Amino acid sequence: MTKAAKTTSRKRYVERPDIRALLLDSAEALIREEGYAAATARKIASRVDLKHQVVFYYFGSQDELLVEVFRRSAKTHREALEKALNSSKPLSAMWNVIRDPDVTRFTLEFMALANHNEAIRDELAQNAADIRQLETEAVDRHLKERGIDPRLSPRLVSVLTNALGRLLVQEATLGIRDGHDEAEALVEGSLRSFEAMGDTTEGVGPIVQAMDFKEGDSSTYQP
Amino acid sequence: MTKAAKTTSRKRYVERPDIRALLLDSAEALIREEGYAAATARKIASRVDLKHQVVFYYFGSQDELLVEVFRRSAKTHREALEKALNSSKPLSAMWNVIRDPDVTRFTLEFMALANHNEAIRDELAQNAADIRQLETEAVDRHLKERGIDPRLSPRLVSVLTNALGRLLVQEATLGIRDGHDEAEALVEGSLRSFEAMGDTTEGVGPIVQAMDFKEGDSSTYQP
DNA sequence: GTCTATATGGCGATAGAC
DNA sequence: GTCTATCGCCATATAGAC
Repeated sequence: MTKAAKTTSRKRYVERPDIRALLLDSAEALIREEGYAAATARKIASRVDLKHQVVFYYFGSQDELLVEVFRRSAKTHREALEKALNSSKPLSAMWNVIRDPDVTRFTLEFMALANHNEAIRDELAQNAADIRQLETEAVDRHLKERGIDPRLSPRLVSVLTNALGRLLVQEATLGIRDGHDEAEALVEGSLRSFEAMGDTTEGVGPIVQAMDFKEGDSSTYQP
Repeated sequence: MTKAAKTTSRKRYVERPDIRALLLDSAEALIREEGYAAATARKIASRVDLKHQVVFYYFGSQDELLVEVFRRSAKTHREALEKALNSSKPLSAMWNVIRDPDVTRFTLEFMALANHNEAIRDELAQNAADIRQLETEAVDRHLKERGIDPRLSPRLVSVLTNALGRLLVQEATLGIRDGHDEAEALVEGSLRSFEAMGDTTEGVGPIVQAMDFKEGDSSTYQP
């Protein structure tokens, strides 16, 4: 926009701020709405009123485009996670980020792709390892700041919350909520007590506490 | 084969036992090897030396074929799970079934499909609810037989083990094992003590025990 | 940097012969 | 029950005009 103002009005088409970004937006939206198989050059381009050849001009090939879509969204997601982990309630905030249904569904598309595409797989692997480390360090920092020596390692907190968060979102997408209330109460109780720790409950892992079910709603199950 | 022996040898092609099953096999193999997008009528048929039109003859459409592939594999998987749950060590056996990498990867293809295909989504939902109930009842039965009043509900055991199992397999597919040893020790310790219960440790949930880390390897983490 | 034109090939699906 | 033939469509990708 600022750029267009600088140029003369001779051009037939208004100069667009960043076609590359628009194409990435378009591809991302298509993947979210219809799955990765729908992200064809023709559909991507037509969403921004261009011909499909521009996709090859900007990205060279379909695979490279997909990798860039993932990279960009992974970066955005990482930033959101970092912000959450630096907030006053890092664990609850992390849990909320993990349970974002859009993120989980979007990631699922790329996990399916990764099963059969090496470039995507490498990208996902690097990202997953990075996220794990980021979360582990944040949880560890949180514990050290409060002088807590946990029995449940920070790394395990990352593994457990991510595993549960993903399953809950994926099942909710299917319309299933069986056992979800219990699972959410478990994690949320754990994380809350984790954050409130440092006074009377030092040395006890958060999930251990939750396992004692102070929330007291797990005895009401009926199989 | 036995059937072919019964007929005269007038036929140009040997009569095959069950073309429908062969086509399902072929489709399933393609999905495992190259992903659901590769399961086209032409590729499916050519694997069994037929023309792609037979697929439409047998299944009517691509979607119906995919649904049938899922149904058949879900049935097989359910049977394996039932057998595990009726074994002498139901929880360890269940854990092994859950962590089968082939099953998890195969299911992932259909989860990605389910995001954008209602018929597949309904099928997965029904199956997931069915499996959850089966596991919940089996764990509950196991507990009742031993007179244990657990704090961790059977349903939650199903949710937790499935969540963790899937994440571990999916990450292992990416080549990541960060925190996996701890997570495996946690679950396996829990399930083992669950199964060995009934003597001195009644009334305490299995994961609660594991959280106490009798295995004693969680204090060695370094973030 | 975006277009038209074109090459090449795979796709789902149907019609009708045998 | 499987084939040949065909329809109409969409795919990735490249060449070259403007």
